[in-house]
Amino acid sequence: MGRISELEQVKKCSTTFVLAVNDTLNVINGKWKLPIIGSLHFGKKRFKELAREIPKITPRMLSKELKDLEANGVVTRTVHGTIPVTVEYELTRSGESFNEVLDVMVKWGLQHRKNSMGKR
Amino acid sequence: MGRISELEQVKKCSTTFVLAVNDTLNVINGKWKLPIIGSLHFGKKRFKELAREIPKITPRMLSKELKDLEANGVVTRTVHGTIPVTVEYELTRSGESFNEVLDVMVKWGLQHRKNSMGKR
DNA sequence: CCGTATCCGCTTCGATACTG
DNA sequence: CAGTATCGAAGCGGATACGG
Repeated sequence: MGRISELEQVKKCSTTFVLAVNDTLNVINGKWKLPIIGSLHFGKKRFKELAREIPKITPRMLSKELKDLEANGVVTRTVHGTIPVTVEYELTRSGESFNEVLDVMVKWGLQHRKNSMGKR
Repeated sequence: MGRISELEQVKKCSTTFVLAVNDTLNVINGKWKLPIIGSLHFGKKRFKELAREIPKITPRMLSKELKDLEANGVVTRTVHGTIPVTVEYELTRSGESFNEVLDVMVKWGLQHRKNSMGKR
């Protein structure tokens, strides 16, 4: 394999990785996405249920964040009856597997606290 | 173990985890922290070197983000000579181990793209 | 070389009130 | 019930210029 194609390989790899990380960051972005995902991890929820379970969130924010998450393929939105309307939100498979990311974040955070013991 | 202490256990656990996740999020926050960490992963760097390697970053932002990272115990800052002043930034042990988090983020992002194939 | 200071636009988010 | 509309405060981040 020549030098140029090695470089091309590296470049391709880098941009792919950057894109992948960005996808992950998009799921994390904003104040409320993690709480929402956490809440949905216990099963599908209605709009109002989420609003009740997540302290201090306003309908405006809940609506916006749910739209983002849906656009990012992390939750699905299904409309049910008509009187009155009920809507259910549920994690996709990707959404469910997101706890793997969270686990590692928790793990790093805990280890980091140990490392920083007594240093500040 | 009674019900109340179980609840207390869960609560304690939750808040600890939330704190740990927040620590991790603080390392990710802002436009430039990940690029900086990525750059420092190849070894210690001077201020100007970082500025050169990270496209489009301004001194203001580089300075601010480095301060944040230092305050969070992810990088160390050491001042050297005097004529002219040189400053070196280096990852702490926590900073080095942060690639474990990044790896999982890449992994989830890639898997997520596979899952979303043809669905949008 | 290594930053800091100032100004300023843009986005984010909360509060509140309102619609289908 | 499930959202939307509007307003305003706060803060992030860019551009530029200057200080130790």
